[in-house]
Amino acid sequence: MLGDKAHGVTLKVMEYTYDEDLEELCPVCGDKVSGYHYGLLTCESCKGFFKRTVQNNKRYTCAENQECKIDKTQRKRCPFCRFQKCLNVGMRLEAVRADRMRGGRNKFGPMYKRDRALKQQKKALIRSNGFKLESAAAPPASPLQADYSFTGTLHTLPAISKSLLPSTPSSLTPTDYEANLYGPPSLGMAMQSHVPLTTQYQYTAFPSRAIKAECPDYTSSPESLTGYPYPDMYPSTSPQPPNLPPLVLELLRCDPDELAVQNKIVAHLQQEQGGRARLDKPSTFSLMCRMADQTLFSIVEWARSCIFFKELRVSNSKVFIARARTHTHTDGQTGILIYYTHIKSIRHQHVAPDKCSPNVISK
DNA sequence: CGTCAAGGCCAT
DNA sequence: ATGGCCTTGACG
Repeated sequence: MLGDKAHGVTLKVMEYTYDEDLEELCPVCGDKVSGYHYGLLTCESCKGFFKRTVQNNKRYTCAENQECKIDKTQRKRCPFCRFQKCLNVGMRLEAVRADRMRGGRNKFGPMYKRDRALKQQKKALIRSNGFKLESAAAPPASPLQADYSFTGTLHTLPAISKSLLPSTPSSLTPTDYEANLYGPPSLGMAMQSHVPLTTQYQYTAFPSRAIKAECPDYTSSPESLTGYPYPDMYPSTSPQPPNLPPLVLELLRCDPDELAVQNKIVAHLQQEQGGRARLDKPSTFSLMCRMADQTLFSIVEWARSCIFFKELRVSNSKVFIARARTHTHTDGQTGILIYYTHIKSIRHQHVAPDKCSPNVISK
């Protein structure tokens, strides 16, 4: 069970240290990763677990409250919650092959490659600047990777109701995955969907997209994948990273993992659509708004993990979050773009430290 | 031909 | 059922 039952606005974060982050831990259980598996870096055991679950169409039930804590020592205790977490962190059902063909490469290859390159550049940048957390005076427990379990996030964003989550892993057949093999790998592609949403797939919300090309969008810019632009802080042309000031490095370090954020947004959208689709058929505009919602959540998470946010007066922070919530959840379709733009500007101002002021957020 | 992310095998 | 190790095979 997740112990954090606080009603406050605190983000639940993994207790990763900086070095552990460099070593890469499985986002599901925290074990050592063995490579990219089904969409992201995971450990060998979670890879196998995910494969078995999907291939064999396994159904699990949770003996507790469907919010069991999943870590290396307890991951075997509740397969239901483990699989939920697999999905929540962004493991892709579509990457499990219906035909069980071995070897080769799938459409995720370019995504893995790009993610690896981003990680390496980020690492090199930070290392070359001698930015080591353990040597700094500041406490080393700075949150680096958000816990992407929705049970954690729900404390922060209660309007993302748990009812949107599937109550039980069901309707999983290789055929279903196959049908969705070319589903939306990015928000950009998701927005192209003209197909009426159905409830064929519990976990895949954008069924029947018949894109047979080998996923051209993976070569597109990060913006199309995450819904908001990442500042181009890692110029690939210069092998020697620029000598960035510590402030920028701190921001860099707080920058969320792109692939994880992307997978999280997509997974959440898919789950939400899977739950809603049987009730209605959302319009394209509605879909866009929901994607904007998810993007906003990610930006808010980022903003709140940012060092500047922690310096804000509490009242200002609360106002900011309250506004974001209000506009996202009760009036999302009209207010979301305003706040999205607003927060985007905050993000950019943070990246330019000379322009940064805590007042920006509280405006 | 090396890489590496798929699926498979099998001891536990 | 789990998870560590092996085999496969498209891709660069």
